[in-house]
Amino acid sequence: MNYNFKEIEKRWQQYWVDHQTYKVTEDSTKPKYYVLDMFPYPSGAGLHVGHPLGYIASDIYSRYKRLQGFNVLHPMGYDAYGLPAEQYAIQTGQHPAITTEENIKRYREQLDKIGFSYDWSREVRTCDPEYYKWTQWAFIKMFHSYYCNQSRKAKPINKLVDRFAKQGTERLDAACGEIMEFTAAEWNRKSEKEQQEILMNWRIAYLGDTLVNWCAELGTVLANDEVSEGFSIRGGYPVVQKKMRQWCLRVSAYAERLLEGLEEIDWSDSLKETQRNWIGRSEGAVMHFTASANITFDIFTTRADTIFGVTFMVLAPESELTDQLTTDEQRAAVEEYVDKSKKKTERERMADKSVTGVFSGSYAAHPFTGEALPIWVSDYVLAGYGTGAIMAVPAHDSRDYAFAKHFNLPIVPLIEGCDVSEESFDAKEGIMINSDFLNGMTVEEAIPAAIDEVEKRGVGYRKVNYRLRDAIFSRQRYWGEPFPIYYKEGMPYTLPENELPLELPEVDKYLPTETGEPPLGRAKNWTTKEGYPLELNTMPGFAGSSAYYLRYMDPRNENALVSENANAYWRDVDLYIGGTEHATGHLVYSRFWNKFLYDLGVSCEKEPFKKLVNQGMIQGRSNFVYRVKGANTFVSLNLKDQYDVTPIHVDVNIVHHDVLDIEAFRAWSPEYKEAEFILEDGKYICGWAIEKMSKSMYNVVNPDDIVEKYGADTLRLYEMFLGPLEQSKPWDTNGIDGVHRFLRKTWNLFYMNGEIAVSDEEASKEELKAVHKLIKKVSYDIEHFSFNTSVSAFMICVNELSTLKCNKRAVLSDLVVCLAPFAPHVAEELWHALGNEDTVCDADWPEWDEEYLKEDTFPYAISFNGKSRFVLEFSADATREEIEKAVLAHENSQRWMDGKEPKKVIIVPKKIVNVVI
RNA sequence: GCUCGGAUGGUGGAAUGGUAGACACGCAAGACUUAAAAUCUUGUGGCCAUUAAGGCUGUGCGGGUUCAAGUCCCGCUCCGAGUACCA
Repeated sequence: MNYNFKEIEKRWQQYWVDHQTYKVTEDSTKPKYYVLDMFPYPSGAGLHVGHPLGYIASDIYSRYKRLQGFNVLHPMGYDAYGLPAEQYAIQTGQHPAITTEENIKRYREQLDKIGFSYDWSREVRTCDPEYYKWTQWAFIKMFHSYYCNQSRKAKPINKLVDRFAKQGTERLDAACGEIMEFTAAEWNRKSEKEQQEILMNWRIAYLGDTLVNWCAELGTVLANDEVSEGFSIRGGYPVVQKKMRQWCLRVSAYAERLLEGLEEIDWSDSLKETQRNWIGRSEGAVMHFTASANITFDIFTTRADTIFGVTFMVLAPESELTDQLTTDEQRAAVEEYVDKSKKKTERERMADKSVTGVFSGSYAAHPFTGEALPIWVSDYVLAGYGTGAIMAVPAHDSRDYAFAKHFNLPIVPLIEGCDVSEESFDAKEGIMINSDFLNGMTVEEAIPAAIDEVEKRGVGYRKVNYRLRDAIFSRQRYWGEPFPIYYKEGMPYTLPENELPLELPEVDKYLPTETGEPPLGRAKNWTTKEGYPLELNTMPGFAGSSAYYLRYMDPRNENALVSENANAYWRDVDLYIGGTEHATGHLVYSRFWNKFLYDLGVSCEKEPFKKLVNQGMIQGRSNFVYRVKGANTFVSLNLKDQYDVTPIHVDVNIVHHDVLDIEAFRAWSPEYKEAEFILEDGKYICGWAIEKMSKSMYNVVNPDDIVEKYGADTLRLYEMFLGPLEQSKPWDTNGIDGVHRFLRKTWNLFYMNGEIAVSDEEASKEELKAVHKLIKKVSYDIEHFSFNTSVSAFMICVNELSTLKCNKRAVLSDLVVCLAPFAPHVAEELWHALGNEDTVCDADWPEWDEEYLKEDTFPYAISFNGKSRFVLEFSADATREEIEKAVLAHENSQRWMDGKEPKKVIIVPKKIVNVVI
């Protein structure tokens, strides 16, 4: 029997389905292990060879853990709501549910061919009403919660209402939008509508007037992580700032806990750092300034020590203060400036580094000296960070410096010996001068001293500020979760929980209405039973992916997101594998969502993902042919310099080892039917380049084609063999033969002339050594996600066993079990060929015995002053003295020492002898 | 600008401070074959020597620590990723 991978893989995949091999249930007799992949968005293009990389790694790990006796939860599902399906629907009129369903089917077929050990009975889809019921449920909970800073957790909003009725806002410490103060009497006098409006300031899910990233081409707002450099990540359309009333999640309330949580999880340093930067904690002070018209405003600074160097103030153009503080004489100029900066897109603002600004006409009093400081307006100050206003210290901030130089404002240096004639001195070091009571202190001492004084004089307070903003949660789109919200007298109310899910209605078109309302405005009878209008926005992409890992624990539960039992058993994700692109989006929202559910007692762990591994991107490797200009002639790579040529992308599937299949090329496009070729050595050699894998570059490799040609086991091994998991690397099919050859060699250890030929004789020492070396190496490598080197270890082992002509059952049995996580189909087949009745999944991961790994003799590298010169063999039990004596007596040593006495001889247990001369 | 990675043969990549280049691709030579494919064997960093034995050199660049550095420290160059008027 030959290695017939097609037949084997088909048969075993069917067997696993028939026997529900990978179905898991809670089992208190076994330790749990939860391995999760970031579930895919099922796009129309299907999977390319880069997508399964992380899935293969997590599958290997899951299978390994199962063999070690863990009860492994390894589920898969689909992040099914998304823009591409909706845009396709707009173009074609096809319902996004239909295209999504088709794409999911295609994904599933592709995934099934690779032989993953998913428990498909737990599949979830974010667009399934039974699933998004719980997304809506969580939203309702957030609507009815506020965040208490004192107990550092979310609490029911009713408690806040009770408190307002009894004591107003007195001594309240809760996360809120703007600082509000009122008494119980004032609260009780307010109308229902007014009270509801006020509560928005504290709800965790709230309606807020915020500056949003508006993308006109997509017709919707976007979250910060959906925008990069002023363009939308999906589609690459320009994004502008706009003020709109939108649903928001008070993620900022959890900033400190999100930061602290990073300490206890096993993620890469770079990913943690990215999250820390995104949260952006900075310690400083808020200071009150009083402007000429008796208006007080606040600024935030991290450099309270530089208070005596303030020579002017700056407001953000979008800030409400700008309007209030502009004098009549300056109004025209300020309005013109504000208008101009509003029209700029985010992108233009960033590209334009020139200094602009306008004087507001007002002055603010210096809180210590009373000096009048001119108030300017400039777009280098952002409305969305801090208070939207700053105190400018040109001597010690480069942006303030540039502004001061441009508008000729005074610059007062505050640090001894610093030179501010050419540039500002931004470093936080040196001795303070020109600073009244701070003089003589170091900057380090002066910062807290200044804040203490500010607090003592009552002109401000200590404050920790975060860059992390609340998440904008409304999208003006069709294909997303509807909000479980209706409106009464213009105020939002939640639907009762027993009316969930609120299903997405049908619409005639997937476009905004004529009056500019979101697509749900087209839905008929989009009201409650009582006739109240329902919310027209839908939720963003990250809504459905924020708690899916919890749902997998108990996916068919109709009464809860997850039952207490299931959650108490599975707890959290032990290993999460996915791409870095979610570092500031999904992985922040998901952690926030989990912390909120933790406060509610729904999730029993503070952090959802204990360990996280980022797999690298697989890039495409494009091939080129070189067309002679003005002719239908193509010249081979190394001859192209002799001609005037244009490089043209050629489909990588008709190129093998950079040699073009000329007949396939002629058939590829009618244009090339009559093409002529200038060959070298009778071959046409193509050029190549590493580019993103995409259709337009003709470099997409479909895993189906690889499975067809080499089998799933080869694909799995080869994807791992390509290089370290976390590293980005180009796909290059060229090396795949070696891996395929390895599987055939493995097969040939079991079969002789088509017959199974396994011996029950006792294995020799060398045979045992070869396989125990493998067990040790592979165990270590899997634990460390070093799958590429474990594939090498298999090759070495099989080569050794072939050389030894080993066919001993004990040895082959261990080999098969080790191979099972990597190449499950062939492992199952061989496991049965060895006469086992159960599946290889039921086997135990073998343990290695150091006894077999011991060597009788060791080669010692003999070095002179660190340079290796020759190698000597010593027996394992040779003593230091024996080795030293033998080395020094050796004729080669005499040569290298050249008559000199050795100063010392260093013998390292790692088989190095270094003679210092 | 800041933060974090990375740089090793023709290629992908191995190396708890201890014989650099494992393993694989490719290439070359040979065996089998009428022939090709497949398979197997051998060789393969560079330079010098080759009748040998061997020698020199070598992990982006320049220094340092060490008996010993691809690995640790200091200073550069280049490449990649993330982030950015964050006060």
